[in-house]
Amino acid sequence: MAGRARSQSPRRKGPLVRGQPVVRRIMTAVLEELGRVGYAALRVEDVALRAGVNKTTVYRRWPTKESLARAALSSIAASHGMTTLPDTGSVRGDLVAAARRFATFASSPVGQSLMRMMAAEHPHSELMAIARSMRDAHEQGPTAILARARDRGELRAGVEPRLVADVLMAAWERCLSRSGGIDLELHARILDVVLDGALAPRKVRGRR
Amino acid sequence: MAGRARSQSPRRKGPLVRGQPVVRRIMTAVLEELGRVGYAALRVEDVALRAGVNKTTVYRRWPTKESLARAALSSIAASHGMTTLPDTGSVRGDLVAAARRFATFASSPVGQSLMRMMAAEHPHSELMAIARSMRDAHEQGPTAILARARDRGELRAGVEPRLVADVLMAAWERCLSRSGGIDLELHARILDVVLDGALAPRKVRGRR
DNA sequence: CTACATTGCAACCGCGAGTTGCGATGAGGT
DNA sequence: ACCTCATCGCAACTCGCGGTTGCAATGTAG
Repeated sequence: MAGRARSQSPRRKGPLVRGQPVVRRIMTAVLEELGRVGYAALRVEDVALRAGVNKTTVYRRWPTKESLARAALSSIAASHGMTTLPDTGSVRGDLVAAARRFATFASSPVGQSLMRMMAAEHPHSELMAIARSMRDAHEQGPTAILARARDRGELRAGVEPRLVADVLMAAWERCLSRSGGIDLELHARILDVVLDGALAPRKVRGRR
Repeated sequence: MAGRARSQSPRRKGPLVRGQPVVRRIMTAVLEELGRVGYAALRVEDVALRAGVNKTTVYRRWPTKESLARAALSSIAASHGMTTLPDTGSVRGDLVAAARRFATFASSPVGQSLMRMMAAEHPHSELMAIARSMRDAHEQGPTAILARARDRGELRAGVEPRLVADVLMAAWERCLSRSGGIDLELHARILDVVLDGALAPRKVRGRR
């Protein structure tokens, strides 16, 4: 009950975007907006505006705002497929490289918005599932590096690669969410602590 | 233009709550709702309903939903003042105690909702400021424990208490946000890694 | 040139945040 | 007991945004 006599507006914007290009432009726009204002303040109309597309067109492909955000995140997940493992010769060097790789991603607008969503919704939200899977994907790198080191006998007995990778990633994530920026020197110091431990080398230390 | 002839409804709820009790009931209601549905899905009307108070009354004291949530979080921050430091005799024992204390708080509804907000909004949001301050407050415990250990010479040279505490808290936070529950045994293993390090004791590294 | 799929457009619904005007209530002072 | 004033309940309202709808306009395949 809305259609009225069109006053024949011959069109403002360029020659009308269609098909696959529309998808690309919308996905890009979503990621940009997501990095700019976060998920909660994400407005579909702004996304459409930035993509040079009408709001209706967005809703025709993604029925809800959540599905829209999910699609955008998935699209970036695909393009960020884990490349080959760094191999600098030492465990420390490999992990420093992994840290650099992670920091690069996490400081990008996309990474920012992703991290922001991590604890935003309910822990069992659908939105969380993909975010979590991406985090796990990024954790594969450090885990693999440490597993390789364990196989070479370079790890302390009983130490699980997965656990150590978890601790490292957690610390990196936190220093990112705290300052927003990336401090590779700080990452290195965290790495030193986790690898070498905090306790002074002593005689009969109670533990171990 | 809204007042109409009151059909003299003699009142439904109890004898009308007033003054300071209203504040308490609203704060409690906010925390409960916050733990139930999170900040994004928080509805002021539901808060009012749960507090047995009218929506208008809520808005009269806190002009926006954000200020309401902030007030509730602040109120809980005050009541969770850091008590005395644990003193079990060993650094490890103290930190285990600190972990238990933190886990207790973080697994409560209030703690849950707080952690959920940590990355929800913009890193420079006002809502973040208080959440961050609470996190820092909880970090004071481990930091103090480690500082005490450093003064006794139990820490490796060059290791900063603050940094180690940061790593520990980050790891704890993460394993909480991952599973939702608390696994003290897992906390202990994380503690072992951070204190003793991951690398195997080798020649050059005068370990143990 | 015709048929079909896609997009633009404008109006519309629903819901929750935030506002307003007034009546109703209760506590303290006389 | 009575008056006063601050506080609260209530209902109706505005506004912004998520999501929907019906049709005109446009581009493309055949």
